Amino acid sequence: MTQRNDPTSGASPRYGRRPTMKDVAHRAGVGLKTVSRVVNGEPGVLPDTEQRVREAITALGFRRNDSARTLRKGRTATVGLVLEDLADPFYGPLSRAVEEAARGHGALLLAGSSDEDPVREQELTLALCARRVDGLVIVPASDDHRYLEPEIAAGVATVFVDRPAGLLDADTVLTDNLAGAKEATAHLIAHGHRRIGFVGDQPQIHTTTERLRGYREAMAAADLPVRAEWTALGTTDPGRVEHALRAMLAGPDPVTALFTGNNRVTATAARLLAGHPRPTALVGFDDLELGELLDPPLTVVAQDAALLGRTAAELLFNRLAGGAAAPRRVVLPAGLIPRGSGELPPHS
Amino acid sequence: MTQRNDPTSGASPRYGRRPTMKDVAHRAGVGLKTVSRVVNGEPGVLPDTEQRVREAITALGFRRNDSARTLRKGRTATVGLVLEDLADPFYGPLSRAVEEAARGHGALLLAGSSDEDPVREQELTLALCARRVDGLVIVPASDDHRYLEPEIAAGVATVFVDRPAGLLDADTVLTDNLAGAKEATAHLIAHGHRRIGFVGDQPQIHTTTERLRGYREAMAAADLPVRAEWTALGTTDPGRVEHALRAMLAGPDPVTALFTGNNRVTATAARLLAGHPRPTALVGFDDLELGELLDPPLTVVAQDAALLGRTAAELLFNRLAGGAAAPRRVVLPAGLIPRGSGELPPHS
DNA sequence: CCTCTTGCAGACAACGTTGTCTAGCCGTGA
DNA sequence: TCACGGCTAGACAACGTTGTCTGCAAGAGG
Repeated sequence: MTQRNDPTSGASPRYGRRPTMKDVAHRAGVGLKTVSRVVNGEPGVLPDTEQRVREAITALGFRRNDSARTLRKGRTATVGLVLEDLADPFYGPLSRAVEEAARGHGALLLAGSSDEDPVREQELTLALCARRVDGLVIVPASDDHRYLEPEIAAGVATVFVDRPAGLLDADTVLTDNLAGAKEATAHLIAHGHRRIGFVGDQPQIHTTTERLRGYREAMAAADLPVRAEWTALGTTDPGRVEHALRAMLAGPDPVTALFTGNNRVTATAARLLAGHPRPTALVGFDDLELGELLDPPLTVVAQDAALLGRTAAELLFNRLAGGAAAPRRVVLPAGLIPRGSGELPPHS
Repeated sequence: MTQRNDPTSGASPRYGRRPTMKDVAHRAGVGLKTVSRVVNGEPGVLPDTEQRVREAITALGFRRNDSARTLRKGRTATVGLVLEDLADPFYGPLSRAVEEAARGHGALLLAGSSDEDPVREQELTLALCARRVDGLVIVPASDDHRYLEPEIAAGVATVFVDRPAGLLDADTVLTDNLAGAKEATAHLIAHGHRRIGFVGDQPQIHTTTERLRGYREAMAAADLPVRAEWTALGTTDPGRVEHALRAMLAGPDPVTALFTGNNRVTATAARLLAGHPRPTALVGFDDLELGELLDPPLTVVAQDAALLGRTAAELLFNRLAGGAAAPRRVVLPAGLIPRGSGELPPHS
């Protein structure tokens, strides 16, 4: 005896099979379409009839199957979100902002982490497309997004956040990483530092290279050389970062200040410097909770992750509503928040 | 001229209408079912037929519509996640753990925030049910989940995390908040404190009351009275928390130590105490990033949010696979991490 | 030569909903 | 009395996929 076709159970709700509009219609003694009308609040149903239908609905525990609805209507009221890591606190406010915007438009959020892996990004994104999300918000991990062309052509509103799309012209929301990194580096220079290290995330990440460029330009603008051993890029694995930091802080000519390229690196650097004998100035990209309570208080270049998400969602829903304008690119500012850790004087 | 039925465009891909298996079949000169077989890697297709189908697929930019598939198969390969706030760093690792488990089973994650609002929780959860998620992971905000009975009866695997379900017997994963809170309070008592304040989240939240209970029991076990003005429950809004804290720290008989009931409250307390003239001991429930770098280093009762999520997902997929065993309840430990802020001696 | 088996492929219904179209009923006005 | 319009309600097809069943051709065995 299968669960789904138990002939003994009649019209009452059977375990494992959900009641459908047909069941409700049968029980209420009305037509299928009338149930649909009641469920969707459409006019043209007498109060009486509606009452009977509602009773049948609650009696059976009916709930509309939105998969079927979706199939029929062509819109899923779902937004896909692809980012690096759901667990990274930086993306929390971003996700939440996208979620809020989605909710405002009656949509839900399908989210996933790429783990900075291009293959995983593509698999995930295409899985979202297969589910026919109405729109996509992507923090890209790959540098070639041509695989999305058919999807975009088919009407999937797509917005890239935090990093630009690769080989594709699409709506994009970025932070001004270059300016932020320049400001951070200039801040350290202004406080007398000449040997400044930069420890960043992996080099294929756009934000990493922009921040590195900002660092380099600020150094160049102050006529300061940048030695090869002063820059280290790689994963944000604490072990890797610690190793890189120790290398810069050791030797006869150690750096006297550090500019760290994202929140993970900054956290590791703060931990290491706290136990380091020589006071070393530090400016981080991205703010950290409680950063202002460290000793010295942490100076950072802060971006507004929630605003990033909100703006992306705005572009997305604009596109869904408006049609096919030219892709837009929005650049949001990042601002230095001087708190002290960037103002330590260079040690000899 | 409508977009969807443009008669001039024939079988080539039209903007806004996605190619279907039918289109692919037509173009490849095969039957519909053959395309289905190729797409799903089913056997029984000759290599060159398959080749023709694959060519048609790439030429048209076909991607299977999983909504339709879902409708036909009855499983959506989707897990719903309802929590308090996607932006709260506490839930980041939890979400990620659920996502990972889902991915391991080929499922995606539909996530949303309840904002601690029972109505919103219910709306969100039922919206997920309408989309026919295979399972639900819920951090409940309400105390009555009977509205989920029909869903669970219909086969939606449901797991409650961090807090128990209300008026419903279901799989649950909890932290041992009582023991954790006792340990925290006892730690403060052991370091000489007699007037200890508890500042917690809203009183309708299970974790809040359990932690409050732990605090009370530890105080009672040490024969210490608990004055009404030493406990304050409410939203985690920093203004509210600061107000409550100031009240406890003022007056002729201020508390000499604080036990804060969750990460948000602890962060606010740490900020306030940093600027407070009188050193005051602090133990927080939930760890905070960089807490070990504060001055004094932050002592906390830590729970493993990722483990919470992983365990919940495990229960969920067990239930999906296994069938209808009795609901299970798993309680995970919370452990004190003494770092210093709980060892400050009481000031007179 | 006929039958049987095997492998490939298509026709068709079904999943649960919504849009369109039509039928019946009532009351109104010529 | 008849035609007509407005209102309620149902029949039916369609959304895009998959499961079942059947058909055809080629090869094996008698």
